[in-house]
Amino acid sequence: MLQAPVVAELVFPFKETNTVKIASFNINGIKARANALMTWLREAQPDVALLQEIKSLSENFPSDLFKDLGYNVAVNGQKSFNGVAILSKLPIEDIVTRLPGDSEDDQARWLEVTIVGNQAIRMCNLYLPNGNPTPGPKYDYKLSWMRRLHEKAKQLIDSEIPAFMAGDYNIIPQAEDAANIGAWEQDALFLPESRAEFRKILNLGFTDAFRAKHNSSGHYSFWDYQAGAWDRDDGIRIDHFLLTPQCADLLKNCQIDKHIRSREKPSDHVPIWIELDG
DNA sequence: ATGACAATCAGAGATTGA
Repeated sequence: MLQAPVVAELVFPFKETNTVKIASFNINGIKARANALMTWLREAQPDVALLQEIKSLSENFPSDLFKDLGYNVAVNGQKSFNGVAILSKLPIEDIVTRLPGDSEDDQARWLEVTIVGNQAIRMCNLYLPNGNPTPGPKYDYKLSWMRRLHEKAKQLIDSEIPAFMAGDYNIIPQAEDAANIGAWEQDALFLPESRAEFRKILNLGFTDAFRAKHNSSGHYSFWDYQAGAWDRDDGIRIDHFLLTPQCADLLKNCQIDKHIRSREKPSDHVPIWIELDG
């Protein structure tokens, strides 16, 4: 009698489909959004969730809620504002909490980790400064932050590894990424200088995952709470996944979970997610 | 030009966001 090969009995810690689902979600406050976030995690079942604007000290982030759902947790928080976190069903390694280039910058906007599934993927979770009002110190901070991001992006490209930088970029890349672009022409999210810095990063060789999979206009990731923006579908696409070539080669899918915006007590952003091979 | 709306910290209303 032939025996089954031993390899067939190995149990792998990832899904049978051999894809990894990674989502990015600006939750606009973990205290106000914990329940909605749990509901979405149970439904969407991301392997990794990159969260922005947790608006919480790291020690006050309710990590146990997510550990109970099977997630490892890494947090880079601060009091009241900003703050990023990563939930991962796969092991989290080599955590970095600062974007290089300015030792004086103490705003919690960066969380970089390695997630090891079939292969290691370097994942950078970012919350890029809004920059309004313009001109002024907040806009200067946004542009200098983007120049630091460009330096980091160059290093990722040079590393030739599967990696991405994802999160709330606070950048409307093109006119077709807004329902009413005229309202944004003087805004830090769409000013030519902002978009030029974004293009400089793309031009290093990054792929905008959403645009790799969708050509049409009318896809948004943010709708303002004010003036009935959601009811009028007056949105903008400002949450992005930028993939290195080695990561873009793994891209299977990219979608925006638009329906989340119509729920009770929603964030003003909705999740965007990718699926990668392996 | 302003506010509209929401979250946080604090315990009222200012600050921040986009």
